[in-house]
Formats: sequence, structure tokens, C-alpha cells
Amino acid sequence: MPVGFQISWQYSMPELPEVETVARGLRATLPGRTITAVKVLWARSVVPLKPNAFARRLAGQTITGVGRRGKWIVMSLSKGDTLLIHLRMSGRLLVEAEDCLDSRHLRAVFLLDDGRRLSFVDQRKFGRLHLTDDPGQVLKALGPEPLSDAFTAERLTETLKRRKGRIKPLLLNQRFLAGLGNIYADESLWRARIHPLRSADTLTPAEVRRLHEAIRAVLAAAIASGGTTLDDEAYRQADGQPGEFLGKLVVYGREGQPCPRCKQIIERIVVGQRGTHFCPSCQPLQEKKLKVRGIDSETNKV
DNA sequence: AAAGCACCCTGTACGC
DNA sequence: TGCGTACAGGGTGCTT
Repeated sequence: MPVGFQISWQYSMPELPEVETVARGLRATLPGRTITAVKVLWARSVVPLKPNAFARRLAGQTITGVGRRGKWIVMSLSKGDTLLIHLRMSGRLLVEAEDCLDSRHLRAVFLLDDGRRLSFVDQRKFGRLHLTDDPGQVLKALGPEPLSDAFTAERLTETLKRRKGRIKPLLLNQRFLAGLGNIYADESLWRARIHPLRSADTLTPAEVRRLHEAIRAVLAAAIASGGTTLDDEAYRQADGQPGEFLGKLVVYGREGQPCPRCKQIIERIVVGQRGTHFCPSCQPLQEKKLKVRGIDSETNKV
């Protein structure tokens, strides 16, 4: 049970920082290992092949690399195949001893040539193991990597001014930007002091710059903390330790508590069918009256 | 283009 | 206490 607030029913919801942490952990142990056999316990976890064909095609392939694109883990294989893994809500990847006890929510197992196994555990069964010889087909739909050099404030400006929708759902749209989920979208908007209901095309240049900086800073800080673990059963770092970003969340799951910047009480609303947390004082929807009197709302100076 | 909803799932909270 | 129902989440696909 996480300390500090009542969200025991929630899960890890792996976003970019959690997926990056998992990918780094796997990269340290999997490359060079050969998959000797595969067992699928929940057929719909594998795609697009049926379980038998999926298992047959993977057996004998050596893992050559582990990367990440957005929320996808990208596992390169020796025969030109790629295993794309999406953890969705509750997926976990564990490297464990071959003879270990099966988790209650085990959905697929990859036996390795060193006496260990890679276990895919997924309580809610939303996660997917996508085996393909053309990963670009899946990944081309994704927007830019927020931490790459390709994601610049200028590029963000260009994209935003052509969008009339609300900013929060846009941040969650993986075609627009790859890797943000509900937690880090809310945290980024708080840091940038932007209301989640603002229309994308109305953001000022200063707001866009703040948003760009906020997204990168929040994601980088979360990666440095090994991600966010909301629940005991959920996402873990490679060494089994929970991510440490939970205590650093400012708005997510903290409705009713004071904003650390201004002490106003944090609110929760629903935006695009997603719970959304923000500070009504730091992230006003209406222009502040101060501005009418000639005070710049960006700098708070006259 | 944008927004809403159903769907896929499960465990937990909550009302009766 | 026990039961049914609502609900959280990411992503896709469909409709308005």
C-alpha cells in the first residue's frame, strides 16, 4: 500500500519512464541469450500469431538487443524478427529461475538457454507480445520521442498550433507524442502551469516552451528515480525494488492535498474519460485578472 | 478534426 | 456478511 494517499486499487500503468527502466534492466541480462522454448498461458496476450505458431517461431532465436520506443519494449531477435512488448495497464517482465513458482497472473514464459526464464505477468490481460519481422509497421504510428533531439520546442509549437483540441488528451495521444500516460501528462501540465482543458492552439509561446521543458524534466526525473510504483503487485525495477517516483508526484492521485507551489487544494476532474489532477490556482483556465491590469501572467511583473 | 463511447480485463470499493 | 455494480487504466475502433 503506497504511503500517503488512498489509491490501493490502482496499478503501475507503465509509461515511458517505467518502460525505459524495464528495458534497461532486460538489456543488462538478455542479449546473447537464446530462447529455447515458449509457453503461452493466455492466447490473446500474443499477436498476431496463434500461440503455437508464436512459440514455434521464437524457439531457437537469440536475443540480440533490447530497446524502447514510446511505451513499447523492442526486443531484437537473431533471425530478423522483433518482439514488441506493450505492458499496457499491468504487464510485468521478470527474469527468474526456470523452476520458480508461476505467478498467479502468468500469461507467457520464455525459457532461456542459461537455466532462467523470462516471464510475462499481466493481471488485467491488456498487455501484448507482438512478434513481427517489420516492427516499423507498428512503430511508425508513434509521434516523436520526448527525450530525443528531434523533440524541440519549435516542433511542439508547430504541432500545437494546428490542433484545436484540449491539451491533456493531446498529450496522451501517442501519435502526437510517444510515451506520456496519465501520470506524467498531469505532472507535466502542473509543472508548466497549464490547465488540462486549454485548447492546444491557444498556448502562448512561453507556455509552449514551459510545456516542452516540463515534459522532458518530468520524464528524466522519473527515469532517474526508476519510475513510479503505485501498487505492491505492480511494476518493479529490474532488481525487484519499487520505483521511487511515487513520493515525488505533485498532483497525480493527490486531490484534496495542498499544491506544494501555492498551497491551493489540488482538484480532480475528468478530461477525455481520464482522471485529471491539477492545481486550480497555478493552472488557471481563465486569464488571470492581473493581466487585465497590465501584469504579465508569464512573469507576474508589470 | 474532435469528442464520446464501447471494448478488452481484473480487483477493489462501495451501496444496499 | 455477501452480493451486485461502478470504476480505474492504455489503446483501438467506431460513431457522431
